[in-house]
Amino acid sequence: MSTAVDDELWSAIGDPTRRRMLDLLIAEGGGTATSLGGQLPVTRQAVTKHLAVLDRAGLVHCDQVGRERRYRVDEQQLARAAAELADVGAAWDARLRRIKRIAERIHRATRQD
Amino acid sequence: MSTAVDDELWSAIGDPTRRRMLDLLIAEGGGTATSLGGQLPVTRQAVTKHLAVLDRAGLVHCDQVGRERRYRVDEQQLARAAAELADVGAAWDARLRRIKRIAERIHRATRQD
DNA sequence: ATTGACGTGCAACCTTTGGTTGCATATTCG
DNA sequence: CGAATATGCAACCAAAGGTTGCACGTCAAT
Repeated sequence: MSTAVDDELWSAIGDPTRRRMLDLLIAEGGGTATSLGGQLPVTRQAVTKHLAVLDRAGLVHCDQVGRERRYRVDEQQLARAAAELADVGAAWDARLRRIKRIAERIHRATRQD
Repeated sequence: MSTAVDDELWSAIGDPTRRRMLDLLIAEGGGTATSLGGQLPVTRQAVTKHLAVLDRAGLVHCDQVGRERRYRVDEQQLARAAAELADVGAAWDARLRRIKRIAERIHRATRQD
């Protein structure tokens, strides 16, 4: 079972600041460390580090435009991440549901009055 | 939109060790710091700290049984977490899909030959 | 072309968090 | 009682998220 989600991806999207960054990059179709820093409660330098993490995880790419380093999300990769995220939720849900069903069956079998 | 997921819950399930602990607790219907430590690549003390985090997030509860502190997952809460997890994935997917659609429409409108 | 403003990168430093070892304490069982 | 077991607590360590300060390219306007 082991969730099939590689931990690098999880640790990338596990951070709340990074999730907000992804949201902003999606909403605005890209951005720079400075532009993101202006919309987040952290400094530009912190944003830079997060962008590096997202880049290593393959969730964003950047290209130099003059003095700017413009980042954009890799839609393919983020879609994959979203799918795996949903999978984990679904897996937990399924296991809980199955346990509940078994518990009910035992309950019915036990009170055989 | 802001994902509706409170960050305490995310940071709780964002950690790979804690996810494995939840899996084990589900699979075995509960466990102790010692029993979990025996099945994980970390020490009992580390497990204890993780259990405290999960407890604060409301994902597990424990009751003292003799010298044991037996933990079990709160199925209601974990189900809620699973649902919200799936929601985030779905939200990203929807936004990406919408962006793609808009991009295609612009593309069609632009090459008006 | 020079100057000033802007976007970045880099280094030092702090705090939190995940993890460890070591030891003390309480409880169960033979 | 005494040994084994389950836990709690404290000190300590490394990595991650965050900050400040500074140096360096690049753009733009006089």
